Amino acid sequence: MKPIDRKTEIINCAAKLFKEKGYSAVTMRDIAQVLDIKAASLYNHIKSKQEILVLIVIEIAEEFTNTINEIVLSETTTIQKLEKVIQLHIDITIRNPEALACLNNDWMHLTDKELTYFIKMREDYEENFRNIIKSGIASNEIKNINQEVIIFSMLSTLRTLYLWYGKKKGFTEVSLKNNMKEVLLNGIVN
Amino acid sequence: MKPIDRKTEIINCAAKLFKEKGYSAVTMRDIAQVLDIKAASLYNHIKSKQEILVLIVIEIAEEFTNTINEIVLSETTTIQKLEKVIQLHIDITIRNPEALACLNNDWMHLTDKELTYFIKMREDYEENFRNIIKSGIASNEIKNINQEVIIFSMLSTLRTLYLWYGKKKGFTEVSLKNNMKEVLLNGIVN
DNA sequence: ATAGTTAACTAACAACCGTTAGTTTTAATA
DNA sequence: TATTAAAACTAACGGTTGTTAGTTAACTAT
Repeated sequence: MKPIDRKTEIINCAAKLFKEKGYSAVTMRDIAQVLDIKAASLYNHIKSKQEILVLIVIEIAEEFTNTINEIVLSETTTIQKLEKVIQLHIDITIRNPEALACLNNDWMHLTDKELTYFIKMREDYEENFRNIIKSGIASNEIKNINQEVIIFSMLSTLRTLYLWYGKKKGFTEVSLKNNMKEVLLNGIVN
Repeated sequence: MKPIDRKTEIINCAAKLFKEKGYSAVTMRDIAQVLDIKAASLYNHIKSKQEILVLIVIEIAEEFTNTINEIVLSETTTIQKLEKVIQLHIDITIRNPEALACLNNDWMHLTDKELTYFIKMREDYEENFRNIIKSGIASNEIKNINQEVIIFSMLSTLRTLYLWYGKKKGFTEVSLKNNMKEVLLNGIVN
């Protein structure tokens, strides 16, 4: 039905293990064991342990980068842009929580140009987010609170959603989005 | 002036490295090198690499546990309790961001009874937090939004403050607390 | 001065790491 | 059925890991 090839299987399996124990604590033998093969056999499909990490992290990072670029360019209100950002994070979290854990915890184990590339993307992402907040404050849609506190507060919630999604049940995607929007934008106090 | 002993020095140094690269990626030789001694010399002061992790993580975890227990028992409004929780996280973050990074990222490398103990503390902490929110909803101080979303949202922000504190400047502790309270409790929308 | 403690050192260990080379099995195609 | 390509295997490598044993140098107290 869904004939995912072995390479994808390896990457998914690795991502799951990376989420549980972190990149450095996971050995090639660990990954192989889950797939019920020997470690050396992995190298028929992938080039190195590093490559696995790169494939997991960079793809997701690029998706964030591309989508927020679109959001910034879209001609909507600040609030609608923020809602789209919230949706973006929730969508990716639901689709691939393991890769997201990787991106959050193991990006520092990237090397060379991939590390540089990742850091650049992350900085750009935050800069885009910052600009949304800035123009929201300028247009009086957003409270005139310190920008960094707002950015940090929203992003840490959105970035660590993967830790929490899946542990709690009885949630439709829609109600999760609505609840998150309410909490992040309007707070919790009556 | 402050004659911290060698053991403390080792722990602080290790915590800093753990924050940067994660527990598994840091070797005893890495730690030794920073202190300008040989790896074997570390064992005159500590029992094992594991022990270092335990000493870093458990102490902070106990401080969180003890303080939130006090907060729950205090006879104040829900809002005041939540403000105290925010203060607790900010205080510890400012005092020891490295240990906090460790607690967030490396707790899963604890073993045996310390792992069990830690998980128990974390669950208790969240349960205490949950009860504060519950009674706040019951007393109409807090909006009747899904509890888990509220808990997750606040805790992820507070728990990852260490990632952000220190990178941004021009902040007094007081203004940080005020900004965080405003954002987390009342939201960002005008 | 002497004895005792502390904290550094050198040397080494057994286990494990990512990875390579060469070989055999499996499964698809002709 | 024979051929071929994919994907598994065994064996091993050089390096690194946490840690131990035994030794030496430097303070501290008697």
